[in-house]
Parts: sequence; C-alpha cells; structure tokens
Amino acid sequence: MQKNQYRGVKKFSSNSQFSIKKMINIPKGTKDLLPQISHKWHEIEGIAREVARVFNCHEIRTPIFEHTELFTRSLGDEAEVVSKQMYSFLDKANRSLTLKPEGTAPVARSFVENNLEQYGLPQKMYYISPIFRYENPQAGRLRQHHQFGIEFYGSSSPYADAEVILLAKTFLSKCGVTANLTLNNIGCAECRTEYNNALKKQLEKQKDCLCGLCQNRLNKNTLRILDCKSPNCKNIIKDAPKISKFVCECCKEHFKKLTDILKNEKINFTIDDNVVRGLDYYSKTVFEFAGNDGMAICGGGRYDGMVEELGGKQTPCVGFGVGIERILLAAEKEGREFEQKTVDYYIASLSPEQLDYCFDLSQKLRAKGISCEVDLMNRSLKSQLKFADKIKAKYSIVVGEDELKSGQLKQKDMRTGEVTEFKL
RNA sequence: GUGGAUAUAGCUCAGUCGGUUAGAGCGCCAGAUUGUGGCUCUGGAGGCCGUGGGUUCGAAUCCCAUUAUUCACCCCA
Repeated sequence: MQKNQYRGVKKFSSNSQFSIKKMINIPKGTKDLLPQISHKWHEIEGIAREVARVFNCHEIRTPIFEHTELFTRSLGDEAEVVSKQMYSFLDKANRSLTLKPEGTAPVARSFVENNLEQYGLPQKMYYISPIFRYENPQAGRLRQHHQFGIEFYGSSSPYADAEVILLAKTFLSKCGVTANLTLNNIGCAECRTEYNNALKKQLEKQKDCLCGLCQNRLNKNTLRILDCKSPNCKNIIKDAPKISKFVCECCKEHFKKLTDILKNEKINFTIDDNVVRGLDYYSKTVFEFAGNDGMAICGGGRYDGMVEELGGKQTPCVGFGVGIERILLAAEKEGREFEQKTVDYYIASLSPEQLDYCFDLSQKLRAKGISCEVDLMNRSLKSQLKFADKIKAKYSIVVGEDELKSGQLKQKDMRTGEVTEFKL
C-alpha cells in the first residue's frame, strides 16, 4: 500500500537544485508488477494458456490502441465505457486513437481486416491483454487492468456458448476461484427491440419514481435500468415486463439448449432476468461469474451482430473476458498459494581469491540449465549463506582454498542440512 | 461523476493535555575467539511527521487549503 507519493524515494540534500516535487510517481489506478509477485501472474497466465490449449484456442495479439471509431461503433455511444471512460488521444497526424477499453472489438476488427474466415471456421482465439478505462479506483478496480479473454468466431451453435462457459469455469477452478454463474437471454436484435419498446412504455408511466440516472436512461438505453441498484428503481423493475416473455422462438430454443447442455455437464447456474451486459453488442446469451462478495470476475456472452457492424460478413460469435487482478484477489481470498521462486545453487566463496573459480562454475551450471547465484556484493561467507537462505537456494556450495586445491566440491541441501559430493 | 477515511523510518504502526534530542516491531547492513544459512543475542544505518499556509513563546499534535492514497456508490473485469 503506497500511502505517500514520495515514499521510498531517497531525498536529495537540501542544497540540491533538484526538488523532491519533481520526482515522478505512478499514474493513478495503475500498478507496477514487482519481481516479488510476478510469479503469481506467471502461474495464472500459464493456467490461461493451458486451458486455452485444451480447448484448441490460439492466441491473438492486437495493438494496445485502436482507432477511436472502432469502439464507438461496436460498443455503442451510450455505453458508459465509451461515453466517459476511454483513454482517447490525437496522434501527431490528428488521428483519434484510444487505448483499448475492452478486448472484443479489436479482435473483431482483426477478424474482418485479415479475413480470418479464410482459415476455416470456427476460429477459436484467446488474448491476454492490458485494458484501460478511466475509472475511480478501488478494491479490484484499476485504470489499467488485465484480461484473459476468449473469442469464438463462426458458430451459432449453443454448444459454442456452452464450450465458452465451460472454458471460463475450468479456468476459474484451476485458479482456485469459486464463483457463481448467472445467465440471461437478452434475445437477438429483433426481439430485443420489441422488448425495449415494451419496457420503455411501461416505465414511462412511472417515470417520476425512477432515479435521475434512470430517467435519463429511459430514452437512451432503457435496458440499463434493469441494472440499477437504487431501491426505488429495483422496486419498479420487479413489476416491469421480463425479457423472457419477448424473446423469439429461435432465441428461446437456443437458450433452452444451452441450459440443457450446462445441466448435463453439471454446471450450476441461476438465471437472472436483470443481467444485462453494459455493451450494446451482446445478443442472446449473456453470463457472468461473480465471487461470493458479488464482485464480477468474468463476464461474457454472444455478439452475433458485431462483425457485420464492422463491415464484415454476418458471423456469429461468443466470448468472455476475465480480470486477472480480480482472479488473484479472489484466489488469495480463498487461500490459494502460489509456488515461490527458488534458485538451484548458491556458490559461496570463502574469500575473494575463489571468486574467479566460483564465477566460472556458475557459468558452467547455467550452460546446463541449472540456475545459480554467486556473490556480486563482496559479502563475507556468513552473509553469502544468509543470502542463499533468503533467496531459497536449494543447495549451497562453499569454495575455499581446500576446494581449489583438491578440486573436490561439496553441496549442502539447505533444507535438510545434508552434505553430499557435488559433481558437475 | 458522488460520498467517507487516511497520510510519522524501506514495511506495519505507536506518539498522552501542544512542550527538550520523534519511538516500537519487522525488514536491511554488520558482528557474536576468525570455513557454513535458518534460531538467539548485540550494534548500526535509515525521518523536513505528504505539501503549503495559519494560530501559538513553542505544532507530528489545533485550524484552513492542497496533493496523494484508500474504501464505498455508479459502472464494470
């Protein structure tokens, strides 16, 4: 926890012309990934890649920024992400660019631009990428966070939805996270318009009882009212028409099949009429995995209209995004432990005379793929061994005059204390 | 965008009613009859008390402003 912007910064002497105020601190809502914890990220990312591999998904990497228009078109102008949270800027040629505020639109852009359909459908892809949103930071919420995302292109089958959800579930449980799955069916473009109109009609009668925000949403983005947390609005929503009554037969069947598959695979879920993802591109299936504290860890769904919206052929898609920071928070809350970093050998020199030998030995070990460390700090033997203990070296070797003469080295198991002969 | 809390050593935090040279634990560095880590003991380094102003003989302490951090709402991952 960084409390003070100048913490950890060595102060300049008072007569220095450099003022401490000129020192730079990390931008709000961002975090350094420090060497002390990077192994946790490697483990999570390793799980992500492994789960993706098992589901035959391949990595796609898109740029960190895109043309702003990509997001305004695909996510919808009304989405909060677009209207208030984008990091947009003009480049030197006056192009409006935006740091990606979500992972799906860039993949869709790439799919269209590279005509990925030519390699056969379905295209099953994954990404691990930083995501930028101008948020007010708090626990599990940053301005730069990281997502592992999955995108299935080309299949309209409910089995694709199921596979995506199972992939997410597998990933979560391998990370040591238990989360509750909530599903909803928000219908396709046609039935949703119908529902939207009906909802609007109904809510307009009670407009004065809605909170200010929702009164605003009424015309712009009626569906978002379903997400409102204000007690008043919640009360009104209770009696509002349900999307399930409006979805067309095709969407209904799709959803029914999906839930049947999930039941078959013994996946627990609840259906919640009020789950409406914040982005306009979703259709039919939407889902969310949330921790017991209610924090959303993973969100996704189907977006059959997006590719077409970006000028490509009509291509059905399903996917999700999962926040890596939130995964780590949830996993550690559940007591998951991460494997600590260790080094195989620490080679200690009794005095500086043996340093050349130790250094050369370290290179020989490394050439064999064995990790090791020698003294780079001119420390005493005792301090070197203390250091070996601190970095959790598995074995230590002490090189003194005797060892140099005889050429015989001994290794000590740092955990058990057992001493055995060392052979290269 | 809205609201609350906090800011003292590298980290976690004490610091009384405003009063001398601002403390502890952990961490770091070094040492304990000189070739072996963890445990114990000893010593050391390390602070413009976030920043700026005000009140006062005197401010880490009281007041104001500011910045940063943090938590919650909104929304989301």
